[in-house]
Amino acid sequence: MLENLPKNYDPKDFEDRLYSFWNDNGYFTPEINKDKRPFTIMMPPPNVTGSLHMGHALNNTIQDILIRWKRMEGFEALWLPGTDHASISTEVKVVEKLKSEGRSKEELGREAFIEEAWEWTHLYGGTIKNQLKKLGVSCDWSRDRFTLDEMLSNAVEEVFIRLYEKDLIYRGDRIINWCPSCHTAISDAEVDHEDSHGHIWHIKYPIKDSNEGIVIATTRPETMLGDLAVAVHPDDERYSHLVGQTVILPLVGREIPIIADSYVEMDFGTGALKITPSHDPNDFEVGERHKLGQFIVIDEDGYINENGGEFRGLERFEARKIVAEKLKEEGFLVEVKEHDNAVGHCERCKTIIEPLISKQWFVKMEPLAKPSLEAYYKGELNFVPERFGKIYVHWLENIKDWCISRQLWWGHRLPVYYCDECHEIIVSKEPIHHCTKCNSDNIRQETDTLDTWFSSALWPFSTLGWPEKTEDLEYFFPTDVLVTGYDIIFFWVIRMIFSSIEQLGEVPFKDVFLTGLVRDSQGRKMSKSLGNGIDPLEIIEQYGADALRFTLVTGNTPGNDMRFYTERVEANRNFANKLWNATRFVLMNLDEEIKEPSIEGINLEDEDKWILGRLNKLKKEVKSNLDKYELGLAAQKVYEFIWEDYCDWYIEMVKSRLYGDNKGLKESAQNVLVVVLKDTLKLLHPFMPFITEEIWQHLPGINKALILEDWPMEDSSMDFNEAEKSIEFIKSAIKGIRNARAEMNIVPSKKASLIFVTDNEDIKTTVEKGTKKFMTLASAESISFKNDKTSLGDDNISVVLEKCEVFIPLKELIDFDKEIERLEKEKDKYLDEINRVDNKLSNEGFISKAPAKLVDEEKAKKEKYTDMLNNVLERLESLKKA
RNA sequence: GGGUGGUUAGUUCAGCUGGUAGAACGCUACGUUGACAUCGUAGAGGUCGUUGGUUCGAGUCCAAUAUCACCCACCA
Repeated sequence: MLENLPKNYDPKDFEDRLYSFWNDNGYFTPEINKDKRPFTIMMPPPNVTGSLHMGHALNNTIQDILIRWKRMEGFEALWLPGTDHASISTEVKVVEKLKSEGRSKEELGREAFIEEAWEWTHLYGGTIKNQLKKLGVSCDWSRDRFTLDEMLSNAVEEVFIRLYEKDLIYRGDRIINWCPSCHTAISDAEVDHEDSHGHIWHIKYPIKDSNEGIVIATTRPETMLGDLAVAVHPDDERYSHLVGQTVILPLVGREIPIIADSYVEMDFGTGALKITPSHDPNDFEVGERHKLGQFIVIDEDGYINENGGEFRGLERFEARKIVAEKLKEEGFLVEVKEHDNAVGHCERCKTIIEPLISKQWFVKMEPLAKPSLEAYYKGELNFVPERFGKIYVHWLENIKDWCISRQLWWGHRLPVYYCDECHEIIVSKEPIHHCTKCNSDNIRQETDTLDTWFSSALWPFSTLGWPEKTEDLEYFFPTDVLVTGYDIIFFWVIRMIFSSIEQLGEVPFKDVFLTGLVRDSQGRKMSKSLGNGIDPLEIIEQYGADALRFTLVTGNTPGNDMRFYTERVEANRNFANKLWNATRFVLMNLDEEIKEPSIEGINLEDEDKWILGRLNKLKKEVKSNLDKYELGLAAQKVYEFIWEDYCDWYIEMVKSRLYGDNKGLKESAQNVLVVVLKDTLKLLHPFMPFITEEIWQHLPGINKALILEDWPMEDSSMDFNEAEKSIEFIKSAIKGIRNARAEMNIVPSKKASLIFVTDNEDIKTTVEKGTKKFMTLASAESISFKNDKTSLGDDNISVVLEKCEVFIPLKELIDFDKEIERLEKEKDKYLDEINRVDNKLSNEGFISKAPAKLVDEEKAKKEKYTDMLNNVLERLESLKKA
């Protein structure tokens, strides 16, 4: 066994091997077993052509921890992986690729373009899956899904048709966000608003048959070409006499009315607002109210169209400049001011959005939002952390209809057919060749595809075969928890919830665990353009997946952003190395005849009971933390247990037994060492799956893989209070002795005689039992006892403990000043403590209102510290006399 | 204009239901004892952004304020 564990931990030796071992044996694939409970997580599908970044690494690590833990707890744990076709972003990439080859989407035509996109998908798709495997994700690859799979596409069409038939999907001419670069409509959620420096122009519109004019304010003078009215507030006395009159639009000469509408803010700008229904969402609504009609002046490429008269053909920002200049020349421009406002940008390509009137498909949101809100209020949804619930509510309460049609080719084509004879609209999964109404064969299919989030919204059930009543769907749905970044609550989380409620009548998951963003060490968002992204694969290559996983899950808290420090990965790699070497130690000192290590029928020493008690407490706490999604706290506790309790203390305390010649003591130590290590590996496994599995398989008495083991449960028979107390006393005595010796610059290797001065029998017994420990851990040469210290001379170091004092005689001349200095420090420490306790105890309110237990504790502390202080004072007095 | 989060050791962050402030990294001193120098032992370092309030007691609850970050939003 031992020869298989090299001296240094090198994850590259086994991570890939173990991943294949698990995966090839089908350990990631659950069975449909009605006698066991399922636990399901749907992996947020990464973009099929994407590559792994730290955000993926973070949320997949969290999912893997949860799924491995639940699997060990005995659930049939399904973690379903997959990828997303990511319509717009993939299409943009393929278009770019074509462009670099001197080709274009248009010249290729739809079918050939989709071929190209599939090729691209096959070429770059799947790399992210291999990258995920490096991380150790235990997801069920036999159920791997892709949003454009036949099964999932079927679900998409089914939902579309159902919603259409319920009048929850409609088609209409509405003002939408148009990206002139991607050449498609996008939804509100896909628009990023960024503050930008700009100007506000005050323009005077002359009033017909009058010398008067009305001054309007605008940030987009070029849109005046499409003005259909000037609006003022109904209560605005400055303008009330003008309402109903006509204005002559400068430059173009068109006549438009002055209307009153309460949308106008009287105290902003001039209080008069130009209305351009075709190019501004608010103006659109005003236009609807006043039946102004439409007048489109900007086309889908962002150029002024034929309605723009002499400005026709100008690019929109060029037009802005020229229109403004022209207005100035002709004397209509009153003033130009600096002005900041939020401008909408395409989330994908950063182009400034152009609001346009366009015929698009929409999902009617209000009827869908309502049940989603109710589900939340009924407590069917639980956000971790809770505060995201508010964001969910706010969005749903202010929701607008969802524009789902995209003028793209890569994606799910709408199952919609138009009859050009009778203008019937037919929705159908099957291709339609004859109109169902007039039987004409003058039929064409809608060319638009669906928003990529339309298919992702169905992910929790489309992946399980819905609308078919599959066994998978029956058993694994609804899922248990969704783990994703808070940045896609609006895009994805909410849409999954309302889709699931609408189609299946229940929420798709109960818990929503939201992770923060992983930032660079300076707190900046990692991005390609900044070039500050840290590649998870490089980190894995250098430090191993376990170290990366541990880093991502500790030291941060759900929903909060974290900074990524390579130094932390290094520290966690060191932790893995520590565990590795602790195991080597255990195996090195394990007798061959111990085949099935166990603590059954074994005489446990105090230190054994102590470590078993600590382990038991750890099991309890880890379980409690995991139940509350406090993964970082759980991981931290396992870390501390291994490094401090197990390595620094237990192993050190047990060495004298292992090296000694008492066979019984030796064997019991060997058994306890292995038993504790095994349970610890189980507890650590979800966090560090590779190293724990590797070590596990080198231990004796193993009959199955760690990944399949049972989760260790708390056992109250493993609490040993007395033993714990004695070991804690011994620990504090050893620390005190080491401390004093270090302060006095006594070389650690130099052995010392220890004289314990105490009249407390329990302490005497404890110390006697712990003699070996003092020998090895406190470099003791001998141990003796005295009932009082009167006979002891001055050339000693004195270590004050509770109910006990330890004297260390010095062979050389003691540096009295230094010892006095050290004891003075001790004295101050106890004085501070006593002072603090006194303050509390002399507080009438504390005595009467604090719990009695607490008051007693404080009284006991006072007694203890006073006692210790007195010892220090006596010692000081004695030294000062000498 | 609304809303949320952060502000705790030199740095990055934990700190669950209020009861003597923790970790990691870094730093200082010492140490090649037969698991580990990817290590060990000991140590230094914090009036928990500010001001009030509730309480016997507040990093922890409440209010205000400063500052940074983010999200939402139709003031042209």
